[in-house]
Amino acid sequence: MLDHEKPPHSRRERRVAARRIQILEAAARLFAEKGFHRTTTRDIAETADVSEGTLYNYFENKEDMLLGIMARLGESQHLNASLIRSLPQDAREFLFTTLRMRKDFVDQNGNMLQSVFSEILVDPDLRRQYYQELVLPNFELLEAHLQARRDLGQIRDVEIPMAVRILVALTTGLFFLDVLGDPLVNDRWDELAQLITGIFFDGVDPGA
Amino acid sequence: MLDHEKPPHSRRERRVAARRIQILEAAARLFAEKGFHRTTTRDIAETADVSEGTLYNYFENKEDMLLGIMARLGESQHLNASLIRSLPQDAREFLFTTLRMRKDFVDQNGNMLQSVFSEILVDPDLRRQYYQELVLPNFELLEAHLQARRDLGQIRDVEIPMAVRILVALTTGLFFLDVLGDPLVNDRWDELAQLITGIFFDGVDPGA
Amino acid sequence: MLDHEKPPHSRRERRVAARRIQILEAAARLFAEKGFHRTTTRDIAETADVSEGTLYNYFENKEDMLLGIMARLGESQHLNASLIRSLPQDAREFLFTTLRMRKDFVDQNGNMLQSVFSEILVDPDLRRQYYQELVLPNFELLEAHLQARRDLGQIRDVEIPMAVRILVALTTGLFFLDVLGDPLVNDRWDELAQLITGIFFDGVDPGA
Amino acid sequence: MLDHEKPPHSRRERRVAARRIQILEAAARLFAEKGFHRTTTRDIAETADVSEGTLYNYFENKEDMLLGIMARLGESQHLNASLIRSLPQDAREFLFTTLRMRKDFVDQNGNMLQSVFSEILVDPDLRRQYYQELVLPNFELLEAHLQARRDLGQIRDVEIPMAVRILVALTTGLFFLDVLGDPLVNDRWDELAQLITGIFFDGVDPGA
DNA sequence: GATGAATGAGGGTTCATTCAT
DNA sequence: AATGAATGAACCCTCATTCAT
Repeated sequence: MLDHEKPPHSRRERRVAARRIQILEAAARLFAEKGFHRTTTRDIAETADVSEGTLYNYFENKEDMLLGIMARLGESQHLNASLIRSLPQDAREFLFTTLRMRKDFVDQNGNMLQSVFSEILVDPDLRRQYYQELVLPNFELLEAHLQARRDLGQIRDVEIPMAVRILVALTTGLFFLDVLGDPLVNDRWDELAQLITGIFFDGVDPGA
Repeated sequence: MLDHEKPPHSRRERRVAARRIQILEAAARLFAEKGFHRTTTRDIAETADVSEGTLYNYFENKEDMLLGIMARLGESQHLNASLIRSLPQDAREFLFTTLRMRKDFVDQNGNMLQSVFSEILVDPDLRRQYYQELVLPNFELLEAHLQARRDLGQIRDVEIPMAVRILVALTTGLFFLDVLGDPLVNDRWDELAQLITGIFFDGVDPGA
Repeated sequence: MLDHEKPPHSRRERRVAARRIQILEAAARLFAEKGFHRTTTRDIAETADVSEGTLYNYFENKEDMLLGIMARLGESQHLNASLIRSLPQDAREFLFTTLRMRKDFVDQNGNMLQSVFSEILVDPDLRRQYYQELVLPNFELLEAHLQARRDLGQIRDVEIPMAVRILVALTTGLFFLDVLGDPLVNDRWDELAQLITGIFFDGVDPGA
Repeated sequence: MLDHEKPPHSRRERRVAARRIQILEAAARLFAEKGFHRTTTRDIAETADVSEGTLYNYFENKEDMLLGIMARLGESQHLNASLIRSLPQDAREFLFTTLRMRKDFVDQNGNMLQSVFSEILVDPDLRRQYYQELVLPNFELLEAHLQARRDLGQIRDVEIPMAVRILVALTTGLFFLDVLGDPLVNDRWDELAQLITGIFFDGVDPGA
């Protein structure tokens, strides 16, 4: 289970939490830059400006740091979810804004996403955990939203779970193209979001 | 019969090519199962049923096997491209069939895709090469196609390059969800393809 | 440049220096016994009573140990040089004593000499470094000495640089015969030194 | 009864011998350039322009090539020995000419000498064999010579075996300096030989 | 004899982890 | 808690040798 850490209270707890973050941030950056396996604990220690030994006062082992990163991703997503709830009523505007927020999220958490995605693809255990704790909750959130909007008549009667997969797949894939450095995705996100919104609601059929 | 200086495929060349494939297939499977770095050359040798030394008669080093896998992916994609050209005239049917073929492609090349994607996320050099040699050509192919269909009036006037990014992002993201084991993506691909086609052409706006 | 290490001050520095020497002594012994290449890092670790990993906390790689050995040889020679300066005024006595000291030097540093000589013969880079940092300084020292003695009229007017080459060649060659186990060189060094001194000053011409 | 040690070589035998030499020459060159251990059988095969497999039709293993080189050195030395016997009567001239011949020998056999010396220093077995088969015979030859000259009154009454060690040590050491690239030894051998002769017979004592 | 692909033992080196200070 | 030296298992790769063709 991911630790949805409770807010720390004592000064000591806060210091500990801060140190964990300091280490995870270093780790995430390095994992994203050269991968989990090519990153040595020495690298992490140097980047985090602590000794190698200290790492092990905060994490069981290197793998545990990746789990820590995933947990932080979970928290970030959680925060994001709350934001989503306060979004515009208008359906198109909602989608567009969601897509913009997604960009912000990626900009904030790109390193963590890259680190984790890379390993997820080749580590069944991590994959399971990621799916359970990050993907499914997200699916549920989005399904509830779309359901509500469908009930409001804002979208037509499509199979919601599938529509959610489509949306998530789309943003996930765009993240990948972003990492790949594709200029259209890197630099023209808003237009892209506009187009997606347009297609998603109106389709590309010239007929209408 | 005399040896032609450069017979397109001498017996020796064919044997070498077969051996390379035998090794790459083993490597791709293992890379997908446990990742490039967790896979040892001994693993590969055993799975490919050759000695470790033999690996190095066919590849410079382990990294080179990953490049070999990427090259095979490129060839597969190339073959796929030809298929795409012979697809139905009807635009919706075209999209639907393309999506089905994509599933076949993934089923055929899933190991290679997973292996390569995992590393691409954390290896800038590999990333660049992948983008240049696999992504861009694919973009161009699709752009030409959509362009043609737009010229035929089959789709309305959207910015083609962006539309292509959206389609590729969608299939890429669906591959991720497939790897993650999401049942809807794993088991109900055809319905998903139907829905995608529906949304893509008609949108979800209940209005019309 | 060889590190003519400054005397270490802190306790830690001393411990590090001691460890380096402990390793180099093990390495030199093994290199002399079975050669640089036939000696494994495992051998060295066991003989030095540390783990293989520890070797690499003190040396970049195995080659670097050989350089470390050469550096120690340089220091030994340096110490020797100071001794030479305080030697007898009488020219014959000087030569004789120098030859005796040479034997001591070889007894002390035989392992290191063997290790290094063996590789020098077949490694151009090492050869260059050895010549620059160990041979040339020695030549200069000896040339200055002989020059002084010639100016004092203790020896006749011969071309000093050449005479130095002859002396160094002689002692080097004797080291080689010593390694070969020749009994006359192994066991009767003092008589040999006497004879050398005799020939060097008086020649073998029966005429006089 | 006469042993027909040297039956007329068949064409086949001559071809075999030539091939052996071709391989040994390649090996010696490479051994001298980068050492026995850094030279691969593949290197040797390429340089000798045969396949790796072929090497093993002519030599038991790589070590055996080094023995082969040593054997050739022995033959070369043997030839040299005959030459020495036909040298001038005059003692000084004899020494001078011997030294010049030594230079020729080194120029001819430098690669082999380097190869063998390097290993001799760190391989006790090889060392023993070299000493027995190459050094001792040479000592005996020289001792006989000097003995004869002493009996003729050409040199004074020194302990001949020791004098021989001195001479051999000197030439051996000069070979080292030659390998080291010392310009005086590389380029001014004749003057050096002159000086050696001068010192050896007359000494450096200015006394007379 | 000649070839060169296949072999697999072995070696140098790395690096996550531990633990005494 | 923090440190960083020590550890040794594990890995990638090399290369001498073999053997089927």
